[in-house]
Amino acid sequence: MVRNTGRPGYLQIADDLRAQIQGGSLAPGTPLPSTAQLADRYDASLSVVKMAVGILRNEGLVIGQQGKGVFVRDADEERPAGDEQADLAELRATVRDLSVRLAKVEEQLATSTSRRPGRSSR
Amino acid sequence: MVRNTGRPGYLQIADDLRAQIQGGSLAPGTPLPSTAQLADRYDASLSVVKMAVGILRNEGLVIGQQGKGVFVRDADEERPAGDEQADLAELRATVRDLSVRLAKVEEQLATSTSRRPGRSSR
DNA sequence: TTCACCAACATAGTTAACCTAGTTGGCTTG
DNA sequence: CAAGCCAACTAGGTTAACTATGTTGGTGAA
Repeated sequence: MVRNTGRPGYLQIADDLRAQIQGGSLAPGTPLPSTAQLADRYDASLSVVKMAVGILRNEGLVIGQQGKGVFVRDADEERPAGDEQADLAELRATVRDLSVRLAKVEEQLATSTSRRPGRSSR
Repeated sequence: MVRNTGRPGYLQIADDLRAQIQGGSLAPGTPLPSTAQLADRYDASLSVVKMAVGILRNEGLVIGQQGKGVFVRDADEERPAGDEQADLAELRATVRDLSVRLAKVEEQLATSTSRRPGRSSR
């Protein structure tokens, strides 16, 4: 599949999947083919497929659920239309605040559970 | 460097570099340390550093020149006006990460305070 | 029936290795 | 001296292997 145009394979696959998503060929809520299937379909290695899916994941077009699959997100929640410019700053501030608070809780929890071995092996 | 907070190393490095760029510590036009230097500084493998740089590259914060280095782009010129796609992607990734981390913390708290650390095996 | 276990499959993260290709600076050779 | 070669850097792309972890369905025992 991945044609030999200077464009890297993982970008070609990401482009193709993105086009399918935005073109409606892959509807929201539906899972992408598995990594192995995509690798087979595009005649690429698992690594490049994982890189391509990682890009879409980073773009928010798609959300991966470990053990289940990678699902197309709803177009509305994935791409808020209109002027979100004003909300961006507030969102960023909120996220920053949450990050700091969560990090503190995590550290507290880590130090308090380090003595007693809770939930380590399987 | 990359602390064991559950957040993947390549995201931690990307976050750190992004913060340095947006904080002015890495001025536009200046090159990032080389891949090898970053790997050494963050005590990470070359692969995760390359993934981290790839994210910033994808976000348009940085541009790589083969054979020379990876350079910080000018924050104003780098992005066509109105293209907050990268901002949104970044925010979404952060929120997703926060959700996962919070869920883990919540479960740790639940299992350590109510039950014995057996953690419902399924 | 119900529970526990297990095998198969899924995403996710990490590492190492190899290759291509551009850049730079020094050294050799004409 | 000047041209060209070459070694040592750089980023970028690809692959393979391994680990961790979550999901699901089947199987067998209580």
